[in-house]
Amino acid sequence: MEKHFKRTTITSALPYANGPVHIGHLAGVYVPADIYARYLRLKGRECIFIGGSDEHGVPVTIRARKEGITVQEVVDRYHNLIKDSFERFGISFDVYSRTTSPTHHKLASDFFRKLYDEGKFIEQVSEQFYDEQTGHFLTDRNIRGECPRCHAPEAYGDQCEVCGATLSPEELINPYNAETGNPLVKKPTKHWYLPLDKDQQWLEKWILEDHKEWRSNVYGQCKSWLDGGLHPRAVTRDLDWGIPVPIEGAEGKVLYVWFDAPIGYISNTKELCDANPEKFGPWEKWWKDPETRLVHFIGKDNIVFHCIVFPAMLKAHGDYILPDNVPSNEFLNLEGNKISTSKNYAVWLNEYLDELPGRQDELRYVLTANAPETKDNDFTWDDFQARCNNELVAVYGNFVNRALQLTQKYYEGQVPACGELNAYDKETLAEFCDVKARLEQLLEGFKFREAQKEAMNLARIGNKYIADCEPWKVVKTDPERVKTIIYLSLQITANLAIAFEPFLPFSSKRLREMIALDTFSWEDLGRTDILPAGKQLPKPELLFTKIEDDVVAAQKKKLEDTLKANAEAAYKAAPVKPTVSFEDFEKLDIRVGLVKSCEKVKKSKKLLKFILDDGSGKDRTILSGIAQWYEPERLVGKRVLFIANFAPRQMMGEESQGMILSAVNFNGDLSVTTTIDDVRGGSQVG
RNA sequence: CGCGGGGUAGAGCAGUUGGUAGCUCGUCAGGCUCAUAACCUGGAGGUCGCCCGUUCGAGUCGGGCUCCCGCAACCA
Repeated sequence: MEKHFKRTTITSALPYANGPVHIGHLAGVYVPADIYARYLRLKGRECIFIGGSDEHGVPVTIRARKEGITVQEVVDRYHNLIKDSFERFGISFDVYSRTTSPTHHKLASDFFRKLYDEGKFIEQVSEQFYDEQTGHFLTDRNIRGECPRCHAPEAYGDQCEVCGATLSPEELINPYNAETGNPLVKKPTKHWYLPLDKDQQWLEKWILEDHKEWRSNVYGQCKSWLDGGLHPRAVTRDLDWGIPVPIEGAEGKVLYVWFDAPIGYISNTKELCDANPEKFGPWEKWWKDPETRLVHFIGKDNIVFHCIVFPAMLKAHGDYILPDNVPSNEFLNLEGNKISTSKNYAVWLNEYLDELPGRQDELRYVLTANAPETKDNDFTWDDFQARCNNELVAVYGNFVNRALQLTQKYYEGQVPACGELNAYDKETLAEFCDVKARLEQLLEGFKFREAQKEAMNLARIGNKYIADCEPWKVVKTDPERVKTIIYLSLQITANLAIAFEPFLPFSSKRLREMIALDTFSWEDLGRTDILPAGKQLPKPELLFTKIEDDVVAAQKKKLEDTLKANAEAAYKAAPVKPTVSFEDFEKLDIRVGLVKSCEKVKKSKKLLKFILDDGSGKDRTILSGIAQWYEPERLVGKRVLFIANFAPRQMMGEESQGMILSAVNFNGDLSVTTTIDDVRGGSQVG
């Protein structure tokens, strides 16, 4: 379905203002979006590139309470930090605003109000858990209580992490506020829902039939949601941080973040256009003109919001265009582990910029070369070093240096005149002439990894050309011929500067300075007369320098250290529970059991099946969710502590007759408790 | 059996409509010496996660199994 668009609106997922940006965000969203934006601008196409911080929602309020500062201070700090890092990294947003801006509050409010007035929402009152002391309703994840299945004391409102059961808050025994520990009561509250079920039909046609070209991860995720049938989704929340619901009687309620955040793209566009009307025109043309192409760059966790919920909102509003494509990347891992903001395990952009100054393009290159376009990929510092040194330095930088050094050596830095082309020259030119077409095809198809490789291929062609032509030999016998060789090598160099501009803007700029190329455009790509004969070039310098071992070693060590330090810091002994009487304690019959056998339970990730000698003469079977931490063989012959009079229960089709005691370490690891001395099975503990 | 994506040389990835399995890095050998010990050429290295089926022919199509990641649960 080839459509012709006049202009393009590019959005990139709004980073959440509760922490700095890390390489996962960059690889997933901002680097590809920036490449695309730079490419379109270089082509002279009309486009805007929208970014901004998402500053509403629950996590920022939690962070503020933890640090003892105001929510505003939290979002200010991270908004400024993120904005500054993006600028230094060369992410070329046309606007980077925030969802706490007055423009956004008004626009999001009006958006909601219009849908409300036109009866696009469903109103529904439901019973929610409420903390009377803090005056807050709680989300599922912030409610804890006793698990109805395994009776672990700290199950979450959505899941018990001990037995793995999927729960709803209603099932928990004695629910309490995870943060404050206060008991909870049920209280009715009214909310507004977007009836997505009514959008089912057109969404199915729009995505499944009209957008088969979307990436398979995006298309598949959407199909799965559509196949499962869409349900109404709440668009409001009981919170005091956010955009107030603009309806009378809705005090204390705000717009749900996923409702307000995508509208932020529109608000930020409006801010941009209002500030530069002569350059960008009215904001509406970027969002309401069917000749505008809307493209959302996001990570895979955001697919459903951008492909189903937000389009449904836009459609309900009526005036807006829908996204034409939603290129979504998978996730980037770091040294084999998941990147995690909460666990502080990441390479933070602001720290990278400080610690490896002037190395923006190196990171951009590696993140694109290893971009998780089709599946999760791994970032390692060794790979970073290898790619920088073996590809950027050895292939690209070295070719440029060869061409420029030879020009200095033979012609005092003047571009020589081109003589007659021989067959080999023509063959080489033929190879690099269609680089432009291939690059365009790949970039338009959002295949940035492949596209960058294609640009790098230009440098490979150049290296091969110089090596095959051997100008350092030919100069002794046929100096005229050498002029042509160097001339063509310089033209390839100029082409490199253009081809790499979207990917590596910093080094492209330096390279253009080295070859005194003031004006250029994408259309020059493939030309062999970009640098005119006789042009004087300045003294060359190195385009890239090597990444030394100690730099990489320091980064690796830092990661390991922060990982350890944060795990230790996160540890805090839980407060002691209320006093119990001796009689209460006596009710528990804790005993020693000798492990006769232990094996994994089939089809289960977490469960181990123990057969214990409990001194009764009969075997006792106990299932325990510790498979993650123990090889079953290691436990055979050990003495473990278990609760003997625990009510038996069924798990994975087996009956478990008791509970094996283990200690939970600060990092969540389990350690089965055992006795030091050889005590007989069945001995009582007390 | 909740849903989606993925499993292809030592590492990272491509493989378009089924027809001799490719690329980058690493590795080994050779060449070159203008260049940041860089560059060029060639070689070795794969039962395409496992099993069954369709077909003259399967990495590719269908079925079953298995492992990793994500979503549902506000980290891209």
